[in-house]
Amino acid sequence: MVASYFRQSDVKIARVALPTPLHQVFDYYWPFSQPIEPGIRVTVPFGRRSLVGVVVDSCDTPSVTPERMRKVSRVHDQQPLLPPALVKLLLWASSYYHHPIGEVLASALPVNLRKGSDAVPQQLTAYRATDLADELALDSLTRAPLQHRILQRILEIHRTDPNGGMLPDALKLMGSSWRQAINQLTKKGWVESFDTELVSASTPTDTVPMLLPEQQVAVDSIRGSFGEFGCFLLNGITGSGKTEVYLRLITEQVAKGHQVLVLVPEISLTPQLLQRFQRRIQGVLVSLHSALNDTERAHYWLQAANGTADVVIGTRSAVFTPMPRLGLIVIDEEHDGSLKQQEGFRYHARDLSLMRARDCSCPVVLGSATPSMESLNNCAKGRYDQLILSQRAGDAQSPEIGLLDIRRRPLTEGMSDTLISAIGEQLDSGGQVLIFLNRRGFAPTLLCNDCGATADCKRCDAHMTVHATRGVLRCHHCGAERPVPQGCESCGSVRLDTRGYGTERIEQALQKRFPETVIARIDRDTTRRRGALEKQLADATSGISQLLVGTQMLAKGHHFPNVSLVGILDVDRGLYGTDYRALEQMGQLLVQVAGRAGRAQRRGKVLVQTRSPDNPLLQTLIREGYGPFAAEVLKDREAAALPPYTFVALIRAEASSAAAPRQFLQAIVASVNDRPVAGLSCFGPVPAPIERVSGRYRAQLLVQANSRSSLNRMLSELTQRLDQSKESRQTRWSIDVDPVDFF
DNA sequence: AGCACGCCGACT
DNA sequence: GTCGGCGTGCTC
Repeated sequence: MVASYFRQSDVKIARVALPTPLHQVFDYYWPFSQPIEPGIRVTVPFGRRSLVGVVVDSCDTPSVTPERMRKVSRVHDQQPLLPPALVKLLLWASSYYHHPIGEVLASALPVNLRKGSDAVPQQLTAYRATDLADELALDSLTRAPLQHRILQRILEIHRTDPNGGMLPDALKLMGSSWRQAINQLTKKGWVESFDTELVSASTPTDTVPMLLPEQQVAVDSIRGSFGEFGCFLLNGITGSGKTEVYLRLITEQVAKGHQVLVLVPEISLTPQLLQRFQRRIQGVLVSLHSALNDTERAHYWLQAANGTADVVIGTRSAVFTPMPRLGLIVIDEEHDGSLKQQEGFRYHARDLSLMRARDCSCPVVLGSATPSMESLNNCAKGRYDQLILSQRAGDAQSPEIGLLDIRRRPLTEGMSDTLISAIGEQLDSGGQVLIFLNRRGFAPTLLCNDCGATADCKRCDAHMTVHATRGVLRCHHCGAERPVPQGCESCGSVRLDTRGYGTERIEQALQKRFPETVIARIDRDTTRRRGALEKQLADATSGISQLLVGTQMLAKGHHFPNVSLVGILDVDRGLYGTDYRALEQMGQLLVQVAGRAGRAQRRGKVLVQTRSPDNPLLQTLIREGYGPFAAEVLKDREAAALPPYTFVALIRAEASSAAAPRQFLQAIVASVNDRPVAGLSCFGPVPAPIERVSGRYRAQLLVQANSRSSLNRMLSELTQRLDQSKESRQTRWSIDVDPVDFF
């Protein structure tokens, strides 16, 4: 055939994204008969090494001279591992967040697959009940609580599905020494292991509760959008039954053969939540959480990708899981900051899920009791539909919130007498008390009474936090540790004092005041060990711990049915925060913490200690609730030309000298000023709130624009220029589009 | 980011 | 005399 002689497509060129920090793709000859398809993984020679990358495109004319081109050395997939729509989404994300394309593609794949392993689910070892296991066996385990919990769960599974078993990742969530417990149970002959490739489908056992009228309206509205794109903000107060709305919608879509993606904050992805889903959903449910190892992660990811899994419930990164029959996306706690990745590829899972839903024509449900300003604004602009759940399910009443003015009041270990006596009253009457303080450790500072010197971190511009139980000073920024010194490190005086309060100190003070009470402290320090958080939460739920002292962790999604009093110790820091998001976060936190109170029969009480009881925003929040508070915050944002009314990006720079990052950012400002863009301005550079961390100096520059497109254009030009220039050698830089944190 | 090349100080 | 410090350049 003559035609084929002319056909350019005889020379096949694949455009490959490679895991390097370069904002570009690389072209390679394709010496195979298999067609070039986006989403296929390949191994290619790159410089002196060989890398696994992902094909994003094919082309006829290479972007470099043909002599420089090399050949793809190996193809890993017959079929695209990432479906075309997902590749498209990732390319878009790379250009939106201005993050190198190869790293974006890599972050969408589980580690094993990123390294080139076969895209076939591996067999996993699971555990199931034997015929010998029964209620009697269970009763004999009173002295081995973990074994008891595990056997109970395994029996429960056995009842619904005789072939079903428990996989290591589910066991891991039950307690850190699960392997020991399983070995014991195996030895006793009650449990046996088997290899499996399939996760068994769960069968619903829970009865389906009646919906409240508002829930019914929500379900009906969202159902009306099945099969087309739509975004719904499910704005429901704590206890109003948002999860029930999700469950109805999920059940319905799964029954119709669709897959559903559910994103939740890391902290709320607990065995309790998974079990609640399992007890209601008829189908295969997999979860992608941080306790998975690489094999397990790849396994579940592939089961979602090949359509075996009907429901994927995961954290942020699960937004990239391929799901061929995706019919609904649910984002729970959509205001939660953990949906935004805080390093490297700084994407927002909520925003990406919207793009995804648009691509595959399915609705997105954003649920929260305290919606983000962005989402509320999108509702006001008519881009999202707002569905309000204002009634609490059951007889629970909303708590009574009181402000405790602590100006000129004697405080005992940071707590007012009123608060302490309220705690005492509640404990006496059998109630459970929750004390919230957003600072872990014993005290944030160690101060010398003679020379005034503080114990500071050697590598960071920060005080060391005193951790009394372990007898160490710890830097919360770089993790450095040293023993608490006997004398002052600068003058030798032994008159050292701790300043300020952390959860450890509050716990100790309360234990001293209420010696009979069982206190649990829940913060990153006490829950670091795998399974520790689960145990603490179990003790709190069952009522073993009567008094809970903790940080943010306490505020997020766990219910403690017995809590009748919540004390919040340090609300003021949010009122005078350094960045514009601090206020929004304070409001969300306060409402979330308050939501922990009074979920059962008795009306709960919330006491908030403050030195600014007259602050109008705090007043609005307390008296009128989150909605009016958010309206005020939005008004302020609009007046100050801040997001969501403008669009911002933060450019961070970091180097081993203090001057380099500032000069680097100053040069960017100068280049912007050279060719001014209407409606685009730079604020800074300024040193980061903590300038030196781990011995490196950091500075940042805020770029603000009144249109998304002008911001995006400016950042595109910038990345292109910086990629080539060598000033980016010594200074490490990164771009954070729509930042949520400013340090 | 890797990885190599390249040119100057303290070691067997 | 070499081992190795990290500056600079390149990756289809």
